[in-house]
Amino acid sequence: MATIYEVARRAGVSPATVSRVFNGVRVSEAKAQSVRDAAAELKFTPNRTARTLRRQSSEVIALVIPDIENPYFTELARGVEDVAQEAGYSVVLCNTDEQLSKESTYLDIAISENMAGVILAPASDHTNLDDVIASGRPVVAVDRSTGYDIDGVMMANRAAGKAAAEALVKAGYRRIACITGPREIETAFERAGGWRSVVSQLDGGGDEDELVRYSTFRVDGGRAAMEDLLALPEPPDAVVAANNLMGVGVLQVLSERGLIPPRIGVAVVGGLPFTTLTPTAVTMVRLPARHMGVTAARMLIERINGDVEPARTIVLRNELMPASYPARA
Amino acid sequence: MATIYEVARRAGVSPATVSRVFNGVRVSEAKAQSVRDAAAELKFTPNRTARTLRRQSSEVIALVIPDIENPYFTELARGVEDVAQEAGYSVVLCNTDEQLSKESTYLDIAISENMAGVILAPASDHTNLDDVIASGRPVVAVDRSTGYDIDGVMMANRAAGKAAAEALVKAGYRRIACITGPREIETAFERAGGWRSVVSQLDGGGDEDELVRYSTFRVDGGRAAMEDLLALPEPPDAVVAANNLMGVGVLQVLSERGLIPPRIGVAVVGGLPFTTLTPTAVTMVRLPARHMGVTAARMLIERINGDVEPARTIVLRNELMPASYPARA
DNA sequence: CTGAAAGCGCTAACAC
DNA sequence: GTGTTAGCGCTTTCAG
Repeated sequence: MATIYEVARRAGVSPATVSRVFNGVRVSEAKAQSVRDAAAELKFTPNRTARTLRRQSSEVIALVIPDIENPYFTELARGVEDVAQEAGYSVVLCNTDEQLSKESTYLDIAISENMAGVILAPASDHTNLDDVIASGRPVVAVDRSTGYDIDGVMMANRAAGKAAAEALVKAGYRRIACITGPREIETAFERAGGWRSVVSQLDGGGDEDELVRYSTFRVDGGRAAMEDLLALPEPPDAVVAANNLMGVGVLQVLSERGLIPPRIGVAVVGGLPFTTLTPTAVTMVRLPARHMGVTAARMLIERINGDVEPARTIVLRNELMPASYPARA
Repeated sequence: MATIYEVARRAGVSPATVSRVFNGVRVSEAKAQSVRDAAAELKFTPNRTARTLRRQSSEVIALVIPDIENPYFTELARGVEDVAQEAGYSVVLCNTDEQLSKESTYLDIAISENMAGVILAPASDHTNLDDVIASGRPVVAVDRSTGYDIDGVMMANRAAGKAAAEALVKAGYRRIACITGPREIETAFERAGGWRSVVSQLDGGGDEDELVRYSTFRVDGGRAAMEDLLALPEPPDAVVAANNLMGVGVLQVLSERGLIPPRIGVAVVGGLPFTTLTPTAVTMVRLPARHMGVTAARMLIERINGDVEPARTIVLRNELMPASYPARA
C-alpha cells in the first residue's frame, strides 16, 4: 500500500499537503489536483489505523447485541447502520450471546480500538460500563437500561405487556399465562409486569405466580415454557409471549397439539418474523426495532460530535395489532 | 488509558519488557510479576490501534455479507464467530445490501484497517478483489464464487435445485415453476439450473423459460414472482423457491389465496426460519449455513497463520427434507 | 534476559 | 497556503 509520503513525492508537495487534501482542508487547486492524480496513480488509500492512532478516534462505532440471530436485533442493526453510514461511520456488529464475559471483551475492544462510540443492548443489568465510560467514549443503551447515567432508547415494555394481556381479556379469555425471558433481563421483567397488572384485576386474580414462566428469549425457551404450562392441572386458556422468538415457540407447540388460536388465545410482544401461515387470531404488539436503531445512532453521533447535554432516555411507543377472530366457535 | 511506558516506570522495567510480558515472550518471573501488578493497578489494556499499526495486522476479521436480515447469513455468521473467537479473533460484520458500492467500501476498510483477513459472500460475480488480494490479506469466498483463484466454501447449488424439483416430480406434480434470485447471483442461477435439468425431461418440456422467474432474494421478491406465476394463462401446479426468504413469500401468497400445499406443490432451497404453522406438505432442501461459516473461518485462519497451499474450494452437501403429504385429496 | 531506539502512517501544531 | 517536525502507543531488531 502506498503511503502519504510516496504520494507527496510524486505530486511534488509535502506529506502535510497530501493529508490536507484528504481531510478537506483548503489547499490551492493546482496542488490539490496533482495530489489527487498522484493518489489515483498509486491507488493510495489512507491508512485508517495510523489515522486512528494519531487522532485517538476512529470512524467506527460498535453495536453490541445479545443475539444476532434474533430478527429484532438485526432490524435494529439495520437502523443503526443506515444512519451511521450516512454520517460516514461504519458499524461493527458484536454478538454477546447474552454472556457478560463476551460483552465485556467486546467493550474492551471498543476502547482499545479507539472506536468512536458504542451502542449497547446490555446482556444483563450487571453490565459494567466503568471502563468504557472512563475512556470518554459515548455510549448509548438500547432496548435495556443500564443503571448508568447515559443516553438510552427503550421500548415501552410495561405498556406492551399490558396491551398484550388486555387484548386477550377483551377477546374473552380469563386464565391468561405469561411466558417471558430471564428475570435479569429488564425487558422480560417489565413486560411480565404489564401482564401482571392486568391479570391481577381479573376475577381469578391471585394465580399470577402459577401462570408466569421465566425462560430464555429464544424459540426453544418459548416451547419449553408452553409445554410446561399445558401440563398444569388447570392449563391457561391464553398466553402472552414476551418476545418474538418465544412467540414462535409457543405457536409451534400449540399447532403441534392442535390447539391453534383462538382455541388458546395468543398475544405476542414483537412481530412474528418470516411467518408463512400465521393464524389471524394472534395479537401482536409491534416494537419499532428499526426506529430504535435509527434513534440511538443519531444520539450517539450527536455525542461524538461534542454534544454535552445531560443524558436523555427516549421511550418508543409500540403498536397494537389486534387479532382478528374468525366466526366464534 | 495507561500506556506501556507508565506501566514500565511503575514496574521498574523498560517498555520493551512490558511488551514482552503481554506478548508471551519469555521474561524473568520476577519482572513479569511486577509488570502484571503494575498493569493491574493502572488498569492497563494494550492499545490495539498502536499494535496494529506496528504489526501491520490486526486481530479482527471482516465478514462481508449481502443481507444481515436473512437468517441464512446470520447463521453463517454464528459459525464464523464461534471459530474466530476460539482462535482469538473478533469478527466485524459488514452488510452490503447486495450493493457493489457498499461492498467495495467495506473491502477498502478491511485493507486500510489492516484486518487479518476477510470472509466474503460476494454481492455479484463482478466483485473486484484486486486491491484486497494485492494487499496480501487472505480472502475466503463463501456461498458464491468470485472468479478469482482463492479459497471458497460453497453449497451444492445445482444439486439443491435439482433435488427440490425432483421431490415435486416424485409427488406427482408436472408443471413446476422456479422462483429464483437475480441472474447475476451465482446461487440463484445455479439452483435454477438444477431445476431446469429436471423439468426439461418432463413430458411438457420446453416451457422452462415461461416458468422461471428471476426476482430479488427476499420475501417480497418471492411474493411478486408467485403472484406473477399465478396470473399465467396456465399457472404452474408446483413451484421451487430458490431461497428461504423467497419460500416465505411464496407460501404467504399461496396461503392468502387458499392454495395451501399440497394444492400447489412447494419445495424450498434452504430452511423456513421461525415458522409457526408450516404445512407439512413443503419440501425443504436444507443448507448447512453454520457449517459453511465454520469451515470458512477455519480456512481463513490457516491462511492467516501462513498456510500457502494452492487455493481450495469446498462444496458442502445439502440435506433433503421431503414433504410428508397428508391423505390424498 | 533486558534495554535503547527506530519507526509503523498519519495529523496537527508551528513556523514561514 | 505550505512545509517541517514531533509524536500517537506499540513491537522489534540490535546490542549488551
